[in-house]
Amino acid sequence: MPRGTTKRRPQTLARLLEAALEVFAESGFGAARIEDVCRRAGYTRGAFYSNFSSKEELFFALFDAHAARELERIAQLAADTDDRDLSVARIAGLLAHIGPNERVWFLVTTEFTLYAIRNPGAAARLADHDARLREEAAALLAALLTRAGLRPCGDLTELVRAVVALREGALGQSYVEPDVLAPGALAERFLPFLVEAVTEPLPKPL
Amino acid sequence: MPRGTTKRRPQTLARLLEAALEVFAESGFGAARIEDVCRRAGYTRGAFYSNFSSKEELFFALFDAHAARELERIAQLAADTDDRDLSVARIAGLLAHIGPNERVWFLVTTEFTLYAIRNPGAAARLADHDARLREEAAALLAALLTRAGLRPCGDLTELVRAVVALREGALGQSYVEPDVLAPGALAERFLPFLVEAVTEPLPKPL
DNA sequence: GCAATCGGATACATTCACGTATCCGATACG
DNA sequence: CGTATCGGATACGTGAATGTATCCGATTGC
Repeated sequence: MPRGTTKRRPQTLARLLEAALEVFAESGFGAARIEDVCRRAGYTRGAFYSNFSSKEELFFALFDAHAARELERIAQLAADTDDRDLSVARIAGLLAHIGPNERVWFLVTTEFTLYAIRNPGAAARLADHDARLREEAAALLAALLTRAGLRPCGDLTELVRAVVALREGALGQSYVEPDVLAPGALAERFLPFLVEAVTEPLPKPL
Repeated sequence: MPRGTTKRRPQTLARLLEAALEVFAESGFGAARIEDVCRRAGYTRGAFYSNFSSKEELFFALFDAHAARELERIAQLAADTDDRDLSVARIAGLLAHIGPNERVWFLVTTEFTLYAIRNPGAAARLADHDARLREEAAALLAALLTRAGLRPCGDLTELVRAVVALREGALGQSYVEPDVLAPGALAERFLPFLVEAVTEPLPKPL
């Protein structure tokens, strides 16, 4: 039935999302104005309301996009790491690694977390998303560990929780004091102990 | 020179601060409206502008008050813990402990952190405040460790940074999934390894 | 090619929070 | 006691962001 056009739709949507990420990172969700997002994307509010019904929905869309990319990143990480000389330190190093865009995502996801804590509905959605990420990460981690000749004892998703917690907490401190604490430093220093805590040497292969 | 009244001033200020804490926790700094704070405190906006010049200043006042209380809490903790049977596990337990009001403070301080990351001025202030807290905490921790027959090797403030990071990160996860992850659980499980990582048995006393 | 419909722009009315300016009551000081 | 000043309330003007309703152009299917 739709006889009109549908071609430029995806691009408009993509540009709006991209712009929203930047604006949210700069001003925060609460302070961000819809028109700023539109202006940065090169559209007007009309375009926005044609694609989203509210700022909140935009936030969710942005978040889902991030989830997808994050999962992809993890998979990519697993693929790239065919290394033979894997060690706890090396694995911890991988976990501690902070990309250049991390700052923007940190700002947005942290704010979303706060939002979720206050809104049960959003919390459920966030919890689902995080659980998927954790499982994916745990699987990757298990593979890496066994490849390194270590056997995980206990629940790995628990470890992942701790890793994420340490990473995020440390990132906050780093971004507050950029020239005092490098983004990956704390994690790099302390993650090895956490990893070691939940592993034991692999029994010799039969 | 002031011939007028100055008596109820402190109470008004205190009530405004108290109300602001609640409102900020509920709505977030960005979304919080000044009038909400005033209404909750039982005043009008006139009272607010008589005591503060902006919402931001109110935020700082609130934050400083929190800093004072937090330092006091740490000192109190040190005083209360005359325990003889101190162990790494016990010390970690102390560090991992989450009070009942922690949720509110978590929401407010986390949001303030985001705000600070975006505003260099606020970041400097926050950094100072945190540094003081860390030093205080490190001193306390050093005392506890030696009492427990352990010797800290390396920088204790680094450890404190990690402890704080893990605590905060874990708190976020807990508050998103209240009935999946208890507030102190992650920290209680993993903090011992961090503490142990930077200590060594005390050499026998001469 | 024609017409119908979709995407997005424009224009508008509304709401709302902000900051200020002014006013009233109360109190400390002479 | 009276008066000057302070604390806070009330009232107002202003700016700005929101959401909606309408309009124009472009495209696609027939």
